[in-house]
Amino acid sequence: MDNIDRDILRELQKDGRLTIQELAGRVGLTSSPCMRRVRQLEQDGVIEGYRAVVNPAAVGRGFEVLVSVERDTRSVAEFEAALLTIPEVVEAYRLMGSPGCLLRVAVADLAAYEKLWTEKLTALPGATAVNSQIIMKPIKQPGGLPVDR
Amino acid sequence: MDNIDRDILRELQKDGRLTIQELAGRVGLTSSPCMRRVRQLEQDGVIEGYRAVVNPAAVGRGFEVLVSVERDTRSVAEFEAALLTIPEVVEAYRLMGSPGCLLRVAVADLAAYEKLWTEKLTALPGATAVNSQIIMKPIKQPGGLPVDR
DNA sequence: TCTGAAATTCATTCCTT
DNA sequence: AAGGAATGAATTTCAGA
Repeated sequence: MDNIDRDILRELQKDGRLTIQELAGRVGLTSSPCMRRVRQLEQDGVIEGYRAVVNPAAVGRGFEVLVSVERDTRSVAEFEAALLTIPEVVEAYRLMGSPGCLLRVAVADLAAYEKLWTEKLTALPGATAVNSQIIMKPIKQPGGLPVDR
Repeated sequence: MDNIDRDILRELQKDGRLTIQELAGRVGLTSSPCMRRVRQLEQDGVIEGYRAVVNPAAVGRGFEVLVSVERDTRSVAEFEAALLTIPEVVEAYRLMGSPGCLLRVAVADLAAYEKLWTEKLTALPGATAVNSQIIMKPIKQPGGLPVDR
């Protein structure tokens, strides 16, 4: 991977629907080599995919909560499999040390969160503590990774 | 916004580079009304943008850390502005209660993190405590919001 | 690996229902 | 609002440097 590839990654992280021609212009190539590079990056798994970024409030997911979950050491796989089945859990990390796990949850409002907490989160297999932190405001949105030249 | 719009959002979150024709087929429309809807969703800010999802390890950002930062109540704006200038901070939230703020940081390795911690994170204006948690493994990646029909 | 041109597919507009 | 046809762009392939 050379600097042009990194330029491509930077541009496509900013706008994933750039046309190959426009992208080619920005990185100083014509469209055929540019397309070959993009396809190669996709094939190599450097570009994992493309997605539309949706406004949470516009789809009734304007209330976001960070949830730290402490759990016993048995049934890690079962615990994580359970997480994957809860669509409101939009992001989840296994951590070293405690808490063992951190989730980002997106729901409509506090009432919806209360329901999720009661019915799903506290019922996670092996969970011993569930601690919720309301997100007041996203300061920086998930998405682009910095790509150094 | 009706069910077709929600279908469109669901599909474009899975694959942001779908052609209008392919998308139209999946949601049961022909391409002209489908394109009108997509443009409308973009204009209304429901679709905030499109981006390529890049493999962190492939661009030297395979070491990720969750950082909770406690800070004094002065200079909130200054603190958050400082966060925006640190490219390694790929995600940041202002929280209610403590910790006041949570960051996700992406760097190459532990040594790079140690340097960032020393030079940038502990130097954040108003920060009174910086607590780091290494991410062992992402269980669920950030990206798609659930869109109910 | 790039360029440039040719063939194909797609996006977009306009008009009708 | 949606469908269908027409046009202009973009993607994609391929031969040659």
